[in-house]
Amino acid sequence: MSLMQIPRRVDYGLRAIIYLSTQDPEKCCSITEIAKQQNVPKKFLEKIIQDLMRRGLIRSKRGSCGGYSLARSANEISFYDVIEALEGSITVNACMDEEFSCDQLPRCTMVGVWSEIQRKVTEVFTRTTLADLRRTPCRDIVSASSLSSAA
Amino acid sequence: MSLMQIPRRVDYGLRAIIYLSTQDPEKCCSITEIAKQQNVPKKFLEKIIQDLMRRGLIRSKRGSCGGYSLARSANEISFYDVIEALEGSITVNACMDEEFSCDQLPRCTMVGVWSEIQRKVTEVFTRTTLADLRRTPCRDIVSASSLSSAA
DNA sequence: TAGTTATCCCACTAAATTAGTCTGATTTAA
DNA sequence: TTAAATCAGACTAATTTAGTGGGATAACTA
Repeated sequence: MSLMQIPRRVDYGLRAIIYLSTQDPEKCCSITEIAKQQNVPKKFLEKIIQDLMRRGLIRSKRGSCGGYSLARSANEISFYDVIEALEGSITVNACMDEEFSCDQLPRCTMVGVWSEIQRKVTEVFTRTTLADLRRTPCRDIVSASSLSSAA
Repeated sequence: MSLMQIPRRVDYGLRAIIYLSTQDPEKCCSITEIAKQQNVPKKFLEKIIQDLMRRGLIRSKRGSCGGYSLARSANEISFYDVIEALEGSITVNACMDEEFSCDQLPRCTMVGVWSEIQRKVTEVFTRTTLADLRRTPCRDIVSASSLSSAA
């Protein structure tokens, strides 16, 4: 009963990297710290952060007093970077995927709609960086629950 | 490896109702006919169409020579109507849902991004009707596979 | 009124995805 | 050398999605 929802993995990953963006860039934050602060299962977060590491968004320091910090500055990391690192590309409908492409093409009339959606979503995610969030903590919080009824 | 994808249910439902919109409004199309034409599992489609019925988007005629037709004209049925009938409201992140609302509010900095996405997606879906599809069979088919790499 | 073709209804199974855990090795500061 | 951390990968559990099966009901036709 809720469509097009991003997986929890992505939510957790974003929370974590946003948390890091609010800390001193030199400071290393441990999994334990991030998990506690952001209220996320520790071992699950560990795996998520590994994916962000492999994509070069986060860097780590091992051993005692180790932890994680951003690999580049907050205005150089977009939502899209994080989402794509964790889940791959955005594909509104399976037929938009190169590999599977729609069995109804070229007859399928929906593809224009899917591509329009995909373009808009991708635009917002690539435009929004972690730095933007620091400037505007709560863009328009009121509209959150009233959106479904909006035209 | 594909984010924010609409479920197959919705794709099937849209295909079916779009198919109906291309037929004579007086004609009744059977499940068998629609399933065959649109290449969708018959029994599965049956259930999907029932949901569209309950929401008043489609009407049926029982018995021999029975079948389905649109309950109102094609320009009065939007993508949003169909999607919402099948899956409920669009909720990009769980925290956007009224019932569950984010445990991090008002601190959560992401809610503005989610609401922006949700607003844009909802706008396209409510604006697009079945009649629009008939006019423009393939809006911009070329961009379908090149989108993921677009900025 | 019998037979055929269809919708209607609900329970059920199977497959796939998502979420989360467990175990243990490796690295490093104190 | 010990404690605190990352790193790696297999594993399990829960949830969601996709799809089936069987049978009642309705309407048209002969």
